[in-house]
Amino acid sequence: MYRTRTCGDLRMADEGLVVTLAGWVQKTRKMGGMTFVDIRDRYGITQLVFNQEVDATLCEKANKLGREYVIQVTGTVRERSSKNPNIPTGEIEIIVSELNVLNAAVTPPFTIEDDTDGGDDLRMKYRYLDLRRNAVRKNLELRHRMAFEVRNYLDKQGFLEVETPVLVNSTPEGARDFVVPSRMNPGQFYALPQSPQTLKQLLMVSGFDRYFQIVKCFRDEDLRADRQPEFTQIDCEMSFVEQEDVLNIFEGMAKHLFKVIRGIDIKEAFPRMSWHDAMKYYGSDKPDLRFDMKFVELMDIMKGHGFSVFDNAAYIGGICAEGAATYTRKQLDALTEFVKRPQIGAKGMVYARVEADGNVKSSVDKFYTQEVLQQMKDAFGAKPGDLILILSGDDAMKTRKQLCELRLEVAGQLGLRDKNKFACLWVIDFPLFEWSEEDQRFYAMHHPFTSPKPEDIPLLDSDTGAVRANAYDMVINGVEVGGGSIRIHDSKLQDKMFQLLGFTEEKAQERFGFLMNAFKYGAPPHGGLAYGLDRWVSLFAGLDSIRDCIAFPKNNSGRDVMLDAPGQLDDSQLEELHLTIDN
RNA sequence: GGUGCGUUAGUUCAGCUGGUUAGAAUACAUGCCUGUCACGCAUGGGGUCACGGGUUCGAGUCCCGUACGCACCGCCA
Repeated sequence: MYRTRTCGDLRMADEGLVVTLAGWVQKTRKMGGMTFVDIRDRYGITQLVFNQEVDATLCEKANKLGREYVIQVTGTVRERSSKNPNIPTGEIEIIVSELNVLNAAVTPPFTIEDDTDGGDDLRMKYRYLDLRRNAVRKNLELRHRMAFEVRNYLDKQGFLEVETPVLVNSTPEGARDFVVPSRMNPGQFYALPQSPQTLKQLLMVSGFDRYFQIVKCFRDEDLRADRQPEFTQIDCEMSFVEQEDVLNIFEGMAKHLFKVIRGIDIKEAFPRMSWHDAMKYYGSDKPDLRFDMKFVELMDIMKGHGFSVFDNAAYIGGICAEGAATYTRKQLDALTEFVKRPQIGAKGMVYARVEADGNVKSSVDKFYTQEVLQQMKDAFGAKPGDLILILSGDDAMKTRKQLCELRLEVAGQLGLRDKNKFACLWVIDFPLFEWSEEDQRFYAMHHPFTSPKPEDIPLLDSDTGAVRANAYDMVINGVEVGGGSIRIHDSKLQDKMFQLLGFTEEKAQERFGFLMNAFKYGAPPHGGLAYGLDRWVSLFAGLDSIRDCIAFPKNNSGRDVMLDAPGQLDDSQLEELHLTIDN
């Protein structure tokens, strides 16, 4: 037996026990005649003691141990004469009688400590060492507990976990596919699923009325801190449900996770906001509602007073930052620079302070009377000490997005984006279609199987862009943690959708014939939702990036720097796959 | 496809307006130290200043390009 206990569980109550531990050398402290060694496993750290006077040979052996050596020790648990209150095992230590080096180790490229000296790049290259660190290990433990609780909740609700294939067909819309050449079918390719969307709909046709799967999905698009090429979804689908049923089940799951994982008991229903309102008041389909700072539109008040920037604008809107009138000129200039960055693209920013006497002092005073500025102040409901920030532009949608960035930036500066505070929200009533200027055609905003709202079906031909979908996203703290829709189960309506999306009948049959044929054999009304597990975990762990809740993530360029993947194939492999590389 | 920032010791970084032998901390090694736990003290080794080109009497420092990393825009139904 390699060990009788772990390095994290010995306490005062175990005093006098003879135990065997195995683990890695965290650190050795040589004090002359005696040596302390911290031994670590994933459960914790325990102090080992070696004394020259008791056993000189053993002590000498301990002095030769290096960082990260794998050792096994046997000894007696004893109360420490000087205790360490910082670790759970800090009241005891092991008087070692036997030391066995199971494996030596070279010095790691960075220290295996909570506050490591390693940079991100190096940590990824030696990810197996990085995973020894508490900080990263805890994230994976959290991920495990969350996945476990998801299964627990869904099982109790009667959901069945069904695995769907990873080698499927390419889909014409949506993200780029990762593809896999088929050796047995020359010139043909599998695609890795962007989501098991159509497969889970087929499971509904099969009668599995409550399905879920914790499943890897793949999208070959550029990466971000919150986007990996392979990511994990909690994918769900239900039959004989309306939107309200789906929202209830998955709001319940969210509440369950908040309760058992974070100890937060959310009693009230999650607020709901239409996509239209989200865009109007927050300039985003995933507003962060940990703070208010709603947009106020100022076209009526601010236009026509001789300030040409505003007079020519298609949109003028602002936010009110409570108590931020103390912002210095330097801070305001920095904010102006922030919105003028090419990524945001505003031309400038107008600000106005509400002074102690209620007067408004703005950066465009020469164009506006105090009376107009007071009207503006009242539109925000601003109080003395508040700061009003205004953007304008000739494209209303773009300007709202810029104002959204400004809102988030200012809130961050004011400390309103607390990682331990959570604001959950359903965004509902998404548009069914999105117009692409570039391609001069409509695309499905969610996906082509999303059902229009029944009352909007008459608009499909007359006012296509105005049709709303039975689609919904869950947003927490400005992060889209999941989304879904009620699907089309009527093959005639599905035909109509494909037609509006510009598919010929042949193309639709070629790509989605399997689904449309299946629907002819009795498809139940159905709908579902997919949560992003990585985003949920990083939200609960308070991470800025989803990478640290994934054991082996890819870097910005989609590379695994540890495996050095992707790599090249041998000529023989290429030949088998009927591929040639075009240099 | 684009924008910004970065690349100097094993590691994290400093290095000003171009000018002696490129520094600090930490890690590592050696020695001392019997209650440390961020131990302490002393000594020591350790550098293709990412790569290529240019400007200059002289480049870690300025300019151009390339590669790589990070963040972001486009993209992500």
